[in-house]
Amino acid sequence: MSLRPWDPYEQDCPSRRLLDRIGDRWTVLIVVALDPGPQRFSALAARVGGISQKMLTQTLRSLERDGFVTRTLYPEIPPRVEYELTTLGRSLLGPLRALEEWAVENMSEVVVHQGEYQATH
Amino acid sequence: MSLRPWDPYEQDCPSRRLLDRIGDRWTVLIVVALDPGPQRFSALAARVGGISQKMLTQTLRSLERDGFVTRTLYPEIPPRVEYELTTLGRSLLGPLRALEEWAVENMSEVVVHQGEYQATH
DNA sequence: CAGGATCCTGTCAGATACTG
DNA sequence: CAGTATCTGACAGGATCCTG
Repeated sequence: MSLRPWDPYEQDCPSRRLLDRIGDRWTVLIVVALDPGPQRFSALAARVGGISQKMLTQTLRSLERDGFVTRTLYPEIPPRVEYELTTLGRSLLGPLRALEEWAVENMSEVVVHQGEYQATH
Repeated sequence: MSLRPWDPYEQDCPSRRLLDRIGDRWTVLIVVALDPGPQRFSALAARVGGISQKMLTQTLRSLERDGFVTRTLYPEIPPRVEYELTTLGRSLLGPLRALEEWAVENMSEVVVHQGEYQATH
């Protein structure tokens, strides 16, 4: 029973791999934070509020490894490091913005449902 | 420094709340699995390969709580339960399909980058 | 400044057994 | 069939201290 060449029901399909890759708390937020342009480590930490230094480093490393982000070290004193989206990384912004728009338009309704559910359970 | 009414840099914005809600391993996969129409518990378990019964139950409960899914119990013997996307749930399919298309088109490139990174580090 | 290393903790998530 | 309950290991992720 094969439906499409890459059906999300298959465990090893692109959709699953993407979810495994960006389906964590921080990756998406960092990609969006890099939208306006290159950012320094400390600037990113400030934009993505609530992230620990460790998680920021870790997530940036895997984003770099997967080709979403480039890391540029300027050997000055004190050292400066800038992170920037690659073409691949920027291409992901489109779908992410669609999700963002959905959130802005619909998340209030989710809260309403949560309240109703609370009332009846 | 307020940029837009709901900036993802803010910790309490719709985007963050959505990510907190669907940013786990299973939620998105279950929503997509419900795309074709109402599904029974066991059918869902089969489609979403690799999910444990516990996680399926848990994720369905929160999807129901948030108004993405309805749960209908048919008091037969043996009992039958069907899960179906609500209008809200179906509205999420659009943005998700955009992500799916991105994955199909670009995930192979991610794998290439992973290989290159491995080679240089 | 941008992290590396270490320790510590909660939560996620699987396995198993039981029930209406 | 479609769950619930309980136990358990694994790991995500925070706090803290240290360095080129």
